[in-house]
Amino acid sequence: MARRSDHSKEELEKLIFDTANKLVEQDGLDAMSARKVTTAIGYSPGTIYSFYDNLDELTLAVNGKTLDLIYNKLEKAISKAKSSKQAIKAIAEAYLNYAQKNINRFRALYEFNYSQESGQSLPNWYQDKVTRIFELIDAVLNRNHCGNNEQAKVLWAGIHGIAILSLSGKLDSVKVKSSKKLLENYLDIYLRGIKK
Amino acid sequence: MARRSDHSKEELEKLIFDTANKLVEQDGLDAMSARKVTTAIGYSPGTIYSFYDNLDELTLAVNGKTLDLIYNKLEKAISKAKSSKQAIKAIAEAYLNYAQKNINRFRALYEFNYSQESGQSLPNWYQDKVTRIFELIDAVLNRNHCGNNEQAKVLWAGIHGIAILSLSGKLDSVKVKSSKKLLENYLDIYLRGIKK
DNA sequence: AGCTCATTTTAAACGGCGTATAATTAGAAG
DNA sequence: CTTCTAATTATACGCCGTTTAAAATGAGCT
Repeated sequence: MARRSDHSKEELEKLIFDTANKLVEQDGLDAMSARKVTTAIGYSPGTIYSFYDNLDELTLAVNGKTLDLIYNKLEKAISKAKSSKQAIKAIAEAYLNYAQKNINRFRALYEFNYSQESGQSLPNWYQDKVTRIFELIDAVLNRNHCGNNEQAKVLWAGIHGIAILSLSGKLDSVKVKSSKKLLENYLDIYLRGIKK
Repeated sequence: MARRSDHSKEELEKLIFDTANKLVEQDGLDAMSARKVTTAIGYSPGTIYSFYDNLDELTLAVNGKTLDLIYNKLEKAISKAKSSKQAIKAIAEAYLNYAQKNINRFRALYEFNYSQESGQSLPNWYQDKVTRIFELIDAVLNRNHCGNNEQAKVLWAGIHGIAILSLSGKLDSVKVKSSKKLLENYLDIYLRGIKK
C-alpha cells in the first residue's frame, strides 16, 4: 500500500497524468485504463477518482496536452517562416508531421468519444485549446492573403482532412505515397483559388 | 433457448447483422456489444462466433454497409447533376448531408480501431468499398476539370475534413453555423484554383 | 508518549465487457 | 427409437469503470 507521504497531492496527480500520457503515447488510447495507470505507480484504481471525476476526464486531460503540443509545434513553424505563404505551408506541414510522428496521441483526439451518454459538451478549457489552434491558422491566412474567417476554417479542414486520410488506414486505402506532396498540391491550388 | 429451427443459418446471420446495425444507428458504436446483439434476438452471446471470428468483424461489416449507403447516395447525387461542376457540388453536399443525418453510423467509421493489437490491415472487401467511393469522386473531377488523381484525393480530403469538422464537437468548437456554406466556399475556391 | 481525528488509500464488490470451452440440446438420418 | 452431427448455451476467465465501506496514515494536541 502506498504511503500517503510518498507523494504530495500535486506529485501524485502529476504521476497519474504522466503515466496516462505515456500509456496513450506508447500503446494507444485503448491501452490506457484506470487500473493500468494506478497499478503502474503502485496505487489502487480508486485513487484516480480523487483527482478526476471519471476516466473520461483523464482522457480529456491527455488530449488537452496533445492540443498544447500541437499548438507549440505550429507556433514554432510560423515563427521560422519568412513570408506568409511560407508560414501557411509551414503550419500545414507541421500539423501533418505531428500527426504522422505521434500517431497514437493524434488518433486519441479523434477516437475519443466524450461522454456520449451524458450528452454534455466539451469543457471550456478544452474548447479554448482548440480555438487557439484555429486562430493561429486564421491569423496567418489573414496576414495578407485576403482571406476571411471562413476561408481559414476551410483551409484548416482541408489540412486536417489530408492528415486524417494519410494515416487512417480506414477511409484511406487510397494509397498515399507522399502525403506531403498532396498537402503541397492542396495549398497551391487553394491559395491560388483565393487570389482569384 | 432458441430452437435451431427458428431461423435458418442465413436468417440468423441477417438477424445478427441487422440488430448490430440498428444498435449502432440508434445509440452509437459503443452501444453495440456481443451480448446486446444476441440477447436482443433471443440468443446467447456465443452465437455470434459462429458467424464472425470476433466482434471487430461484425463492426467492420456494419461499417462496410455504411460505406455502401454512402456510395449509393453519392451515385444518386451525381446522376441528377447536369454539369460536372454541379456533380462535384452535389457529391460533396451528399457526403456532408449523409454525415450529418447519420451521425452515429458516420462516426462509427472513424471511431472504430480495427484490430489495433494484431496490427493487421483492413480486409480487401472493405478497402474496395472505400476505393469505390474515391473513384466516384475521381471520375467526376476528371470529367472535365483538368483534374488529376492527386487533385481528386485532395478534394476528397477537404470534403471529408469539412464533414468531420462540422460534427466533431472535438477539434471543432469552431462554431460552424452553416457547414454547407463552408463547403461551397471550399469548392469554389479549390475548383477556381485548379482552373489556374 | 499516547490519543483523536480528518484525510488518504485500499479492498471488495457490482455489473458490464469479449471470448474460449465444454456440456447440452435439437433435429436429421438411419 | 436410436445414433450422430450440428447448433446452442452455460460457464468461466480476465479484463473494464466505478462505488462503497473499511482500513491505514500521519498530523495536531495533551
